[in-house]
Amino acid sequence: MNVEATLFCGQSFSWTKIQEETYLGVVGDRAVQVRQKGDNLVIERVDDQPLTQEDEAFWRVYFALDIDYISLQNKFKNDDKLKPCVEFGQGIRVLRQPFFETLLSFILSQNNHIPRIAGIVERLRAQFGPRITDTIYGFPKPEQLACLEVEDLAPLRAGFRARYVLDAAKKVASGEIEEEKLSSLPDGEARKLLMTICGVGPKVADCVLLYALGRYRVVPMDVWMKRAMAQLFPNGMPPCAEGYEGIAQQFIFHWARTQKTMKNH
DNA sequence: AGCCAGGGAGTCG
DNA sequence: CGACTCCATGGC
Repeated sequence: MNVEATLFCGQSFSWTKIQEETYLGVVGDRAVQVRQKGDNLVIERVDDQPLTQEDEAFWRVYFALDIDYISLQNKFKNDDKLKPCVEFGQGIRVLRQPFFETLLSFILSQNNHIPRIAGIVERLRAQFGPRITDTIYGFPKPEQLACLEVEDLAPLRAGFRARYVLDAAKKVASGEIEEEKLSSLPDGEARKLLMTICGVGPKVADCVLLYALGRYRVVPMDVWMKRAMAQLFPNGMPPCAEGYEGIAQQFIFHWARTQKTMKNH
């Protein structure tokens, strides 16, 4: 597992690097330090309490430890174009993040860059989330945001996205949008339902499906991905990615985003 | 100063 | 449908 690439390849905005191979993350109401140790990761709670069984189950889901990435990567390497992307991003895993915070994070991501998205998410937690330590706050529940007005979100400096955040919170809090309902629907239908939220278009919906609901066939297409796909896979994802196109996408995205020279096309 | 950032809504044709 | 503008903020 490549912890750093996994945490900073644009699928999550709730981690910070605190020292070499050590990262601080807040997910839901859990704050942990994660360390890369060889090929493995070591997780410690910031309150120095031992991980409970519930914690372990949670992080197992979060890091998708049930998925065999070794064989998945080997499968991807059967394609000559996909192979260098996989080798470049060896050990990247697609996370399975909590639904509501993934939804809000990617609503905030539109026409925005990663460091600033992380900043807004951090202020959102600090302002409205449950206190974990003096300086660390968890992610607020939909109900805690649903009753707010746009002016209340001013300190976040989220700009025009503030009203989108509130619409999402209201629709989730009211049950109009339900994670279980989304899970019961096929990709296309789930996507449509998500897009009834103001501020959720195809790209944001796909990010939620892939990064929160584990829909591994879904491929979110931003400018970088479109560019990379046009250059590498004009006929679509290679057959060896069948069923896991979204995971293949993550390797391609990470590769494309770091190839600054591609900007000249 | 101007451009861009893991887009989407609103409008016009 | 497609194209086009605006959206609010901050970093470079």
